[in-house]
Amino acid sequence: MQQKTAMSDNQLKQFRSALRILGREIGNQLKGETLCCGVTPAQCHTLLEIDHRCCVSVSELADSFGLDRSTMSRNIDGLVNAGIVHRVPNTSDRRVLDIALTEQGKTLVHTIHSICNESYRKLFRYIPEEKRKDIIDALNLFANTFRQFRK
Amino acid sequence: MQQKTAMSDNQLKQFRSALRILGREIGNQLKGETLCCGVTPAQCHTLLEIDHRCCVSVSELADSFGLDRSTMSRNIDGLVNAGIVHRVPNTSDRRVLDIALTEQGKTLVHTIHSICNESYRKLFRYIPEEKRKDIIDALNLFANTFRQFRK
DNA sequence: TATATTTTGTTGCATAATACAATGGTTGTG
DNA sequence: CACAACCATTGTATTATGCAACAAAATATA
Repeated sequence: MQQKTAMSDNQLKQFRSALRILGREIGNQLKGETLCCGVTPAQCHTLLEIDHRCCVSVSELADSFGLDRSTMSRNIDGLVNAGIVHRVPNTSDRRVLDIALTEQGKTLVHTIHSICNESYRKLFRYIPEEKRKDIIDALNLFANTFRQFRK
Repeated sequence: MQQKTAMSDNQLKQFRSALRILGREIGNQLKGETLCCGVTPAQCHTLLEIDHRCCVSVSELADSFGLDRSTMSRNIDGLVNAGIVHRVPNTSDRRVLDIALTEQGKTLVHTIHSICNESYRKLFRYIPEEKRKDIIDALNLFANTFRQFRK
């Protein structure tokens, strides 16, 4: 007899509380790690996404962050001025500017990944080894479901 | 033979990517749900924390968010002006102002909880029932470890 | 084909959120 | 008591953001 169990209000409330804590901590962590790399949090966020998908347009970036195009355009301005990315006119659609990492940008991304990986590696030491995979799997599933859900 | 397994760079990188997605989505969700309630995201965040712990000082709130006291003071200004919370002089230490919900504030918090619960209830429908508890447990553990870690 | 609509990226303007520094009370300690 | 530490607020500057208006390019439509 399979039951269509809905989540209870208390369950959800408690879960949302944990989610807010997590959201804050993720942001604070990124802020702490990136300020020392000379980029602002928003720039770093953008930068890592540019690295993840290579050669994306401004609109695509804005969409994947749920931000306005103008905001993303300005975030990219900062990265261009810092010599970290450049705008490459797209040959098949001349309205589009693809954003790509410069050599300096690639180096910076590498540094950021190293620093952040180390930070999270330390964090995971506080988590029992047998639970690590559970956390990774659960978080992946939830993040992806969330992303799909918002579309 | 127990092994001291460290997380690999690839594992961490992939995990951090999911974490960034999650962080964004949490923020966007809160933004969407709260703007319609007449409070800004930061105000809502603050408000829910005031509800969670009742009668907290400005400094305590600032600490638990990792924000400057001045920032928190201004966030509270907004809530006070909207008649949602009020500042109550602490009798045992006259430097301190405790922040408490007004009646209107209690009603608003209730509304916000209802709206957000409903939203996450819908989200959980996309997650297989047998995995829901795993997600809740994993997220709780991770969020709490994170919070401890940052102190 | 010519015109209208949509799309892409940018800039002007306004607002929210934030930090740091300085300030005015208040408390606690030597 | 005097001085350091603490609490909250205000002044000032910066970052991040959205909306509206725009120009150029692509697409749709008549």
